[in-house]
Amino acid sequence: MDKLNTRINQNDNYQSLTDKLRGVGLRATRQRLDIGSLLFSGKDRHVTAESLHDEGVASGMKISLATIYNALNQFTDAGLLREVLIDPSRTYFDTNTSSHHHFFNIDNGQLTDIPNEEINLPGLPNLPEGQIIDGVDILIRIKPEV
Amino acid sequence: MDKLNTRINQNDNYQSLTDKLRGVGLRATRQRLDIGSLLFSGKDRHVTAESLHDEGVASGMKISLATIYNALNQFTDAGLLREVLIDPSRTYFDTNTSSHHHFFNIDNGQLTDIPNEEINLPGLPNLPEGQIIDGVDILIRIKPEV
DNA sequence: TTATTTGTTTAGAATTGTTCTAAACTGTTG
DNA sequence: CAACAGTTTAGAACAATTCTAAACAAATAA
Repeated sequence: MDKLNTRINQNDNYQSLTDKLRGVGLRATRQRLDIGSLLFSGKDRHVTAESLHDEGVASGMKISLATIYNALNQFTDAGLLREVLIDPSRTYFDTNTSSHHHFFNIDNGQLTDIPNEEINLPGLPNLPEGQIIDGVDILIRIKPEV
Repeated sequence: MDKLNTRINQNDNYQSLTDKLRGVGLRATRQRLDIGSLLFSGKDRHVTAESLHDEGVASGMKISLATIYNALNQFTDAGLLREVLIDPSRTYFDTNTSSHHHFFNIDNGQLTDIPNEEINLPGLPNLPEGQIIDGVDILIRIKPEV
């Protein structure tokens, strides 16, 4: 009980997470499993490195901010997360990597998904010569009425 | 010819720029006029604080980076510019404040406008209760074919 | 015009988000 | 279990941006 109990009470084992990490060529370290357990447990999430670090620390995980940054970037490179552009001063990550878009509430900073079937771009514009689409991001900024 | 010649050879006077600045409640200082002359001389532009500073210095303007930041933010607040979200590590400003969207070439970082008539969102998604739209940003990331 | 007030510019310091470094550590493989 | 390669970490370094407060310039009053 010296080191083991730094791990939060996590009854379910991390087996599926372990598989997920291995599947993208990452070692299943304690830290990555802890981070993964916060990110990939059901509901989709939008996080920043800081918010995730705060959350991990609050729930008893022993993990450095640098590791959070590393993991978020590695997960993103591996396709487990994607970046969302909303605020030039901070990087947001989204656990929903499928094609979808966002509402950004400029009043409180809250970011929510737009269900994919609720939005569509019918007919994309002509692309510059020799270029192809890498991806499309639609951000709808919203605010409280009046 | 002590101080006057720090101003670049700018034959046309800055009258319309002066009006533009006064119109939004900003004093028409030499620095703001110089910056404005780079930004608002015809074609639409996408700049960062650094790129604009480099450009100004290269064309002989005496202006600090802090002033560029101040001016870009003031111009944006005044509606003369708008921010474009493309890169979480840098803020881009666009002189085209009308409703339009962008191509971002992920290969070389180049940002170009999508003519407004070439793109449209037919039927916006249902907004969260009590919220209204502040704006819509569409960014199409492109890259060289193969 | 000059004097006064108020807004602006600036260098440099400070702040913030993020990445880097290099040493300690841990997962994996043989 | 040994050995290696990958990972974590504290703290330093970095880059973009904002802040500070003193010098300065535009607007206004006199």
